[in-house]
Amino acid sequence: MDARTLCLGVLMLDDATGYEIKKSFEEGPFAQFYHCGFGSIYPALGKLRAEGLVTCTELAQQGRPGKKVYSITPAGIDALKEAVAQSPADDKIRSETLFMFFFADLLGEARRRAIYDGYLDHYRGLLQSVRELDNTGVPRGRLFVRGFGLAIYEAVVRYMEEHGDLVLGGDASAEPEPRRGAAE
Amino acid sequence: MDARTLCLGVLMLDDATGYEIKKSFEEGPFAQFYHCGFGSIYPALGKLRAEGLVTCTELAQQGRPGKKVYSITPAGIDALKEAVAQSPADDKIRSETLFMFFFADLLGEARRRAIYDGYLDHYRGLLQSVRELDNTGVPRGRLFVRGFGLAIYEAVVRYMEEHGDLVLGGDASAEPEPRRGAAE
DNA sequence: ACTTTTATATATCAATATGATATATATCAT
DNA sequence: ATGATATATATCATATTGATATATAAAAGT
Repeated sequence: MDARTLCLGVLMLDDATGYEIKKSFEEGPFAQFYHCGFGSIYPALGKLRAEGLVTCTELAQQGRPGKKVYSITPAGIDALKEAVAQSPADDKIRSETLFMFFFADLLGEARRRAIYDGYLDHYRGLLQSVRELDNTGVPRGRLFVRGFGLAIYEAVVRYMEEHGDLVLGGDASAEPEPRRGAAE
Repeated sequence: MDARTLCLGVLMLDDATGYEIKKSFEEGPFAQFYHCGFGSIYPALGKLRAEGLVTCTELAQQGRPGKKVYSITPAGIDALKEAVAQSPADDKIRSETLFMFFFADLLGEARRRAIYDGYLDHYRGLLQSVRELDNTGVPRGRLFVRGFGLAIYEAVVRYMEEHGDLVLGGDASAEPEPRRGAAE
């Protein structure tokens, strides 16, 4: 899934500037399952415009750089329909925190606790923000995705609360687990 | 977190070829929370070797291209320790499937069901493969990560089984939810 | 018997994405 | 006043992705 399709998705909900599209991937409805930065968004909007899939209205502002408000066109809606009908790729997750917990035995106790606390706080915050959303009038597909995120966040918080001892104890390794490689 | 650190992590468990490192991110213990392809792994191994963080032993094989078996060095272990002590970046998730479900109202009923079934089957398979793992002698940090993955997979399967109706029903949109933009 | 697919194994490459940085200004809090 | 945060666009070096090329063996299908 490329940045062009992602931008079309955001613009399907409402007209937006590049800045606002970025916010959709940081705080908005897409933040739960995708990420996209300026370096992808601005080139994507340029291509979409050249392809006639979006239009752009430039609004001059006092002092600030002019807003460029993008709108999806009927051709853009068709392109989005086509894109979402493709076979989806497998989910891709990148969690530096889980990588660190995997190697918890290389870390000091204080560091393990700091990472644990930060991670748990982060997911508690995400959980709360989804719980505070108003679901009235939201289409079923979006409700499904919203509930999906909620279920994941709840599972993360519950698991961390119940099993934190595995990474917080004074000795992170149950057994030394020697390497099998040439180093022996 | 760059590919060099990821390769060091895999080599911390055991010596491996580039091919085997890739498998770690597809089926092995890292598959749950990270992904890394050949295009990242081979250049990373080259750099690690030049930096003295890994060594390489070439084993000629009958017919097939020679295996290059990499081992982490003491300097490599230090570099890994330093890397896992850094502040972790936020988790990044890319789910094309959830993007599609978000726009379920743009899809036909058969297509929605096909995507739903494929996704649920995929997570049931992941769940089963983690459940079949033997946990005896596994260090606590790795148990934590393994259990974390298990908790997520269980939450996904349970949520999908209980709320599939939101994307499987004949009419995917509760209300039409008109766009607010310039198209009106 | 023949063909296709899967698995082992390395490697490169074009296209894309990431993360940081630069530029400007307004607003809000200290 | 000073600094931090928010709005807004844009670029750039570096890193990643996904596909492709090269070889061979083994397994599975026809």
